[in-house]
Order: sequence, then structure tokens, then C-alpha cells
Amino acid sequence: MSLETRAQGWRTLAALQQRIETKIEKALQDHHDLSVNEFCLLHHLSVPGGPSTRMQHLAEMLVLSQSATTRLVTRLENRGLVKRVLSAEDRRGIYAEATESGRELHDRAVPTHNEALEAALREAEGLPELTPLVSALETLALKVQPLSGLEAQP
Amino acid sequence: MSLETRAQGWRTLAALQQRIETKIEKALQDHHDLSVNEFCLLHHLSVPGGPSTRMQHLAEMLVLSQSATTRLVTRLENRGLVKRVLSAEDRRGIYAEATESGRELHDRAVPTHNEALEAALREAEGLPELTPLVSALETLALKVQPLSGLEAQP
DNA sequence: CTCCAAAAGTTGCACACGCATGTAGTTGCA
DNA sequence: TGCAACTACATGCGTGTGCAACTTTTGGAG
Repeated sequence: MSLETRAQGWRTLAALQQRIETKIEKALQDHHDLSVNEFCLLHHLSVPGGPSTRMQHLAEMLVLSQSATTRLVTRLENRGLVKRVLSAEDRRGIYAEATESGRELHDRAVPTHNEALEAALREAEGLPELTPLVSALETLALKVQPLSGLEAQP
Repeated sequence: MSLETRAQGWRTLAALQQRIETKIEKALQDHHDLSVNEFCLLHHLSVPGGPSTRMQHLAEMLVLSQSATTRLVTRLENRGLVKRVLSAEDRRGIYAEATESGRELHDRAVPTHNEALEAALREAEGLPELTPLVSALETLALKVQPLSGLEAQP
């Protein structure tokens, strides 16, 4: 397979991705006043066992810069959804954790996210050219099931 | 398969997507002073048979708002890479087409884009949790080969 | 012990984007 | 012909993001 072919597939996937993310963004914004990044941050802090995560770790998971993460946490902190906890051992480190109302908002937002995704996928399947792509995503979701979190490479 | 499982897979894919796009963005920025959107715009105007595309059509393809498309074209126009052509039939319509130097820059940028994508995919394959995902993308690129362009649904 | 490089977060700045609005041109209908 | 609704772009404004510079803290070398 040529590089060009793969690149063409990649750009098509990126466009589809963008379209679906836009739909999810609007749904989350309309119903809960949350951006996708804000939702993902709450998701990481609400779901996993360790409810307390370092700023830099959040930046890696969300694929954001440090500064964007700082302000993302600040925004949610100002809304009382997240709180900063200073680390005792390493006083440079700051942990973010979800508050009770943060977890509540997350629980309400999860169905919105999932239903918007379902709707977007169904819609995308309607376009004949995208059908194989969408069905590949379905397979993909199966395979990724046991994934715990994303780590960045150095 | 549960909605949650699919959503988890989707968020993982989105994160990987974002990571790779960031790498491509940096490569294009460093070597050719182009953002990914700018590259994609040039790509659509340089490659296909019809080198002349309406603003709104570009917005659909790039998954951007009208205003973002206006300014995207303006930026490239100021650099002499693209030119606006007023439509004769419908004088509201404006066509964008690549200039000679725009096509040249595109031709130089294509290898950068493709190599950055290859490198990012190889890197992602190194992370054990992402391997199935990446290989799914490989399959995907094959299936999408005959795709000509992306159209939005009304 | 002192000094210094590296790490974790924050902040100033520039910029690309979306939304709402404005403007020019088109279409339809009375 | 004249007016209203609509379309295609452009523009003002607010905001989220990345980069670079800065502060505080840590850990190690001399």
C-alpha cells in the first residue's frame, strides 16, 4: 500500500472524527455547558479508581498542553466541579480531583455523550462512502475494551 | 456491545487521533509554515480534477465554519498560495483555486505530511495497548481507497 | 553546604475558531 | 415591478489553545 493511499484514508478518518466530535461537543454544550475536553477531564477523574490525578498526567491523557490543562482545571474549579489538592511529598505537584457535584454532572453527561456518539455513527453510516469506515470503528471499539488509560511516549 | 464500551473505544481513538494530528501539525508547521487545515485546503485544491471550489464546499470538506473558511482562504491568499475567483453565474459565489506557487508548496508538503503520519503510526504501534487500534487503521486505509471527497449531510 | 539544571505549574501573548450579525446578490410571489 | 425570504461570504467579538517566559521546588555534582 502506498503512503498516499494511507494518508488519504487518514485524512478521511480525521474528517469523520472531526464531524462526530463537533456533534458531541454541541450536545454536551447544550445540555450540560461542557466542552468535550471538560467532559473528558471529569470522566477521567470520576471513573477510575484513583480519583486524584496530577496536572501533567491529565495533560497527557487529554492530549493538551500544560497551559491548556491549567486553564481547563481552573475553569472547572471555578464552577465547583473539580478541586486542586497540593501534593505533600512533592510540593511542586498538584493533584486534581472531582468534587461531589463534579461527579454528579459527569454522571448526567455520560448518557448525553454516548447518545450523541450513537446518533452520529448512525448518521455517518447513511453515507455510502463512509460505511466501511464506520463499521471498522465498531470493530475497533470492541478491541479496545480493556484499555485503562493513555500514556504518552517521552 | 454496551454504549459505554463503544464510547470508551471512541474516546481512545479520539485521543490517538489528536496525538497524531499534533505531530503532523508540528511537522508541517516547522517545514512549510502550514497548519493541517491549510495543508488540507491546498490538498483539495491541488489534487482533484476541478481545481476550483466554492467556499462553502471547502467548509464542508474541512469540517470548519464559514467564518473559519473565509479566514483560512484569506491567509493563504495573502501568501499568494490561493486566489479567489468571483463566480460569473451566481455573483454571490466565490471560488478558491490554488496558484502555481500554492501547488508547488503543496507538492513539497505532501511528503512531510505522509512521513510524519508514518512515523506517528509506527510510534503508536510501540505502545502495546494501542497496537490493535493502529492495525485497524491500516485496514481502514485500504478500504477507503476509492473515496473521492467528503460531503456533509443536510 | 552551595550551586545549578531539570521538573511542575502558572501566566502573557498571539492566533485560529465558532457564534451572531452584517452585506450583497438571488429567487419567488403578488 | 416591488417586496420578502433566502443564500453566500465577510466581520466583530469572545474564548480555548500553544509557545515562551517565569516561579517554586527538587535532586544531584562539586
